[in-house]
Amino acid sequence: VGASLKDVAKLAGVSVKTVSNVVNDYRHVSEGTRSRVREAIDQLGYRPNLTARHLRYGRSGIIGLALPELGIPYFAELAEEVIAAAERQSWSVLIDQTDGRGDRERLTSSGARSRTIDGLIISPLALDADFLTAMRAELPLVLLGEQVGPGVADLVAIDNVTAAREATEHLLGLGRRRVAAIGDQRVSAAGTANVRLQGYRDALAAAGIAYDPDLVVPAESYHRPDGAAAMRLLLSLADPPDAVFCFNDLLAIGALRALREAGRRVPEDVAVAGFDDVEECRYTAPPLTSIAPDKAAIAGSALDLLVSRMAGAGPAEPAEVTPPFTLAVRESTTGVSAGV
Amino acid sequence: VGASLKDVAKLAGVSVKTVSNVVNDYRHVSEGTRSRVREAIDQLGYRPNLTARHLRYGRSGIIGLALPELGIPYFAELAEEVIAAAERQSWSVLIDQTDGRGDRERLTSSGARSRTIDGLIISPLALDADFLTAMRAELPLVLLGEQVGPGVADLVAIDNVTAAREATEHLLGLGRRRVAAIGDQRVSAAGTANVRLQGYRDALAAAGIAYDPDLVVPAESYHRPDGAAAMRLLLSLADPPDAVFCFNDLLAIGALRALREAGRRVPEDVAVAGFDDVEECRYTAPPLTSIAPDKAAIAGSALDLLVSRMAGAGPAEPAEVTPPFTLAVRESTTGVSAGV
DNA sequence: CTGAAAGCGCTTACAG
DNA sequence: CTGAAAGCGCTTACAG
Repeated sequence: VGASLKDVAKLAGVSVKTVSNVVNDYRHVSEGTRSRVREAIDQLGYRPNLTARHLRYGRSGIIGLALPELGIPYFAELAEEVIAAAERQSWSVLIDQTDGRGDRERLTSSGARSRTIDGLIISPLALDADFLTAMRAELPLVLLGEQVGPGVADLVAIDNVTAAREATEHLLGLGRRRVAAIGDQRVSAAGTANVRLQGYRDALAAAGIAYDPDLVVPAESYHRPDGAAAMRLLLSLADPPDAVFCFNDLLAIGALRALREAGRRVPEDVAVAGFDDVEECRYTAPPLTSIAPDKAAIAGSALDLLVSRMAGAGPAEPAEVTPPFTLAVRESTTGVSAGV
Repeated sequence: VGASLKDVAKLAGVSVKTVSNVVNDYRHVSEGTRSRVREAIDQLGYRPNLTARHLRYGRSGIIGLALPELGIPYFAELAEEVIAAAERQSWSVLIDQTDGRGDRERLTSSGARSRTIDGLIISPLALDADFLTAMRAELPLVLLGEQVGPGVADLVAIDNVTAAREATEHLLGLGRRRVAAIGDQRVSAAGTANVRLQGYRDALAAAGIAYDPDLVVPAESYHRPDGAAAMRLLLSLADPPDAVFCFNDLLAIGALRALREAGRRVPEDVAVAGFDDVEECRYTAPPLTSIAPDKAAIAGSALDLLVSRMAGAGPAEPAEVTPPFTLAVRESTTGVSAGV
C-alpha cells in the first residue's frame, strides 16, 4: 500500500532527486518537470514515508508525555493542552502512564534511547534529581510540577508556595481561624506537598495564628477517597476546623462528600478550597473555590522549552518557567452563588 | 548519542549480522561470541534504533488513538485503559484530539498513510460510513462507540439500546411516570443519541406509557452546561418530569446542578440517571446512578481487534464486539446512601 | 556458526 | 535545472 519516490520517479521519467525536490518544494525545478511529477504523485497516491525520512534525519517528530494517569482530571486536562499545542507545531505526542512508579518513570527514557521520541515532557513523582540529571544528558527533557526543585532540568511549575499562601489567606480573610490542610506527604521527596504546606504555614504565620499539627492531615494519594477519609478525621477532632485547604481538587471533592455525610454546611460550618481548578470544580455542591493554574500556559511553555532543547538551542543551564495562576473563588468558601 | 550495530561489530571484532543475531536472541551463536558481543554492547551503551528497524519491517510499533477530547472524563478514562492495554503488548499510543470535527477526524488517517502509525482506534463523531470504508481500505481500523453502525469496519460498542432501556426501566421501576430524556440530537448521523433514545422509547412502550416529545430535550454537545440548560427547560414545563435519563454523565451532572438551584430534591422530586459511569459519579451530590460500560473490556477488545487486523488476520467482514455493561445504582435514583 | 551484500525509502553533497 | 551515488541503522536471504 505505498508508492515510493522511486515509483514516482519512474512514472514521471525523472530521477528520485527531482521528485524529492518537488515534494519538498525546492526552487530550481522547471515548471514542466514539476507538473509531470505532481501528476505522477497524484496518480500513484504517493505519500512520503516519514519513518524513512526520520531515519535519515535522526529524529522522529514525536515527543513523549509521561504522566501518572489520565484518569486524574488535572493530568487529562493538561495532556489535552500539551497535545493541542504540539499539534499546532506539527509534533505528535506519545503518552506514557507511569502511575507515579519509579520503574515506569525510568522506562519512559528508553523510548528516547531507541529513537522513538525526540524529547520528553514528564511529570515525575518518584525520580530523584540524580536520575533526572542523567536522563537530561541523554535526551531533551522538560519537567512539569514541583516534585523536584529547579536546577535539575528545564522546569515548568507555578509558584506553589505563593498559590498555597493565597488560598489560605483567602480562608483567613473570611474570618476563619481554625484552617486545616489536607494532603501532607511524609515522603522525603514529595515536593508538591512540601511547597503547598509551606505556603499554608506562611499564611498562618503572617496572620499570627499558631501552627497546629492536628489540623494537618496527610494523604497517601491525591484521589477523592483520600480527601473524604482525611476530612472525617478532622471532623472527629475535639476542636474541628472551620475551614480546610486541600492540596488538590480531588481531595477537596472527597472532603465535600465527608462534610455532606456528617451534615455540616459548606461554607457556613466549614469552608473548603482546592487546588488545580479542574472542570469538575464548577459543578460540585457547592462549587469549589480553587487555585487555577494557567494550564494552557504550562503546556505551551513546556512545549516551547522542549522544542528549543530539541533544536539544540537554549542555555546550558536548566531554565525555569513560572506560569501564572489565579484563585477561582466560588461558593465553597463564600457561599455566594455565582450562577452557572 | 548512539552507537550503531556497526560500532558494536567493530569493537567485538565480528560482523553486524552476528551482533544482530545476539541482539535478537537468535540461536546458533557460540557462547564466546555472544559474550564478547554483549560486552561491547554494554561498553558502548548500544540500543537498537527502532526507527531503522521499523523502516526495515515497514511498521512503526505505534498505534493511533483518535478521540474528541481528553477533557471529557469518559474519553480520558477510556484512553487510560487503551494505553495500559497497549503497553502490555509493547505498542505505543499516539493520541489525536479531533474535537469531533470532521476535518480533524479525516486527518487522523494521514498518520497512517505516512507510516507513522500502524493502525488506528477512533471514536468518530463526524465521519460517515463512506469515508470510514475508504479509510479501512488504507489502514487497520477499529471504531469505538455507536456513532456509525456495524458493517463499516471493526466495531466495539456496548449494546446501547438495551443499556438505555434498562436505565429507563430502572426509573419506571421506582414508580416514576413522567420520565424525561436529555441528550437528543437532531443531527442525521448522530448514532449515539439515536440508539439511546430508542432504548428510552422501548422502555416507555413496554411500560405502556405514552411518548411525550416535550419530555425529550436535545443537547448540542454532551457537556455539563448543556445538561443544566436542558434541565431548566424541563423544570419550566407545566407538567415537569419526576425522573430524567441523561444520555451521558456530564449532562446528568449539569441536570443535578439545575435541580439544586431550583430547590428540587433528588431523587424525591426528580430522580436522575446518567450514562458512562465516570469516576465523578461517585462523588456528585447525590451520587449518580449511571450505566457502567466495562471500559477495560472496551479498550482490550479494541486493541485485540486492531492487533489482529495489523497482523493481517481476521475475517474479511468487519467484526463487531459488544462488551458488557451494568447499571450502577446510586442515591440519585434510590435515595439510599451506599456509603463511600 | 559467521560474513558480505542488498535493500527498506528517504535526503544530501557532489557532479554535470 | 537534473542525475547517480552514498548512507541513515537495521534485517534477511544467500554463501560459505
